[in-house]
Amino acid sequence: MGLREPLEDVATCGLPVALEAIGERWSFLILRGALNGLRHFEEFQSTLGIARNILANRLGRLVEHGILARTPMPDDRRKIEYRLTQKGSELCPAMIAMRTWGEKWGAGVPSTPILVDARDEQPIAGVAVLAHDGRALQLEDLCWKHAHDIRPLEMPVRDVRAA
Amino acid sequence: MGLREPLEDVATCGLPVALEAIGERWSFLILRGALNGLRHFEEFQSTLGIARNILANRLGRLVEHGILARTPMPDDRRKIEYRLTQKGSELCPAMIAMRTWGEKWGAGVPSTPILVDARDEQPIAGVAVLAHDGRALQLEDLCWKHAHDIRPLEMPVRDVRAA
DNA sequence: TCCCTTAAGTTTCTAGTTGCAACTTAAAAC
DNA sequence: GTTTTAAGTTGCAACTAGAAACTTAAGGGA
Repeated sequence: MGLREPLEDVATCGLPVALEAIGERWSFLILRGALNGLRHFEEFQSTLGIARNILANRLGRLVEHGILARTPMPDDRRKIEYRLTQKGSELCPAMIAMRTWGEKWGAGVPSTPILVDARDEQPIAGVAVLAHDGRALQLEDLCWKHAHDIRPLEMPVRDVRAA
Repeated sequence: MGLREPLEDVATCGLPVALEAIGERWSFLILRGALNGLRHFEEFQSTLGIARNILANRLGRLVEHGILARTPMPDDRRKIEYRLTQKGSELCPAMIAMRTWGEKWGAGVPSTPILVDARDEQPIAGVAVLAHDGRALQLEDLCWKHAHDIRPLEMPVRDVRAA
């Protein structure tokens, strides 16, 4: 809304795209609510304590971005169901990463409930960056590289760039 | 849908803590800049195109939260160096998760620079939630559990978030 | 030394955003 | 056909972001 400078223009990377979609105040918490089973306007409103106009605005925005799907319930047309789309669900790792960070560094946050592995009901270890072969990478194992400097791994190493 | 948290606990979690620290406009992009090697006020300002007063405010806030460290350079006391702390660096997975999502769902965003594994210089695969034994978990493998309902497996499993 | 430049902020003022509370609308219930 | 409920709107005060000019303090140079 309004004529704010679009965040996309600031840098070329996926982060501004993500922030454009969910970077506004409340959007993340609405998303978390959706992940935890909230489906209707009044549920979000009373659970999060968000103002109604802001909630309407954010829900609309998330729907516009394809993160939530908006469907009137067949049995009661007044009720609107907001559900996470696939696109929305895939924000889950980002959310868990933020939450995990907040739990670790926040002062005395009671981490209940805890996110556990459904198979053995043990707490998750956290969120990690994975290499192309599936290894978990530490921050020290990472570096930035410009796209044109990256050589495909499984291809014959041949420099096709002009000599 | 395995991932459903009891509604009464929606407000108590690390996510609001994280949002308090880095949920404001620009904070995430400043952090990304820091990760990409920006160190000084003018660098952030010219690279991001952020207004100076807002930048000053956000840098101050990030310093207050212990995410950035503020140090005047010894050789030129005018120059202030902003560096990620350990706490700040650990936001990296969250940032990468958001960025990866934005790259996947944004309209053909050419991300540069690209995050690569330092060992083989190949692009990372993405971000995943890890089980206590290091397996990467899918969203369907996750569920919520109250702390007091969790049985230690053999030895009490150390929670990395509390470490 | 005095003046010029640079780095990192402040200040000012305008425009846009958030939040509360009251109001509307449309579908269901009684 | 009046009331209730769900999902919004509207109006208005308080707050926050943004652009540009201004300040402060440290370095440099003649």
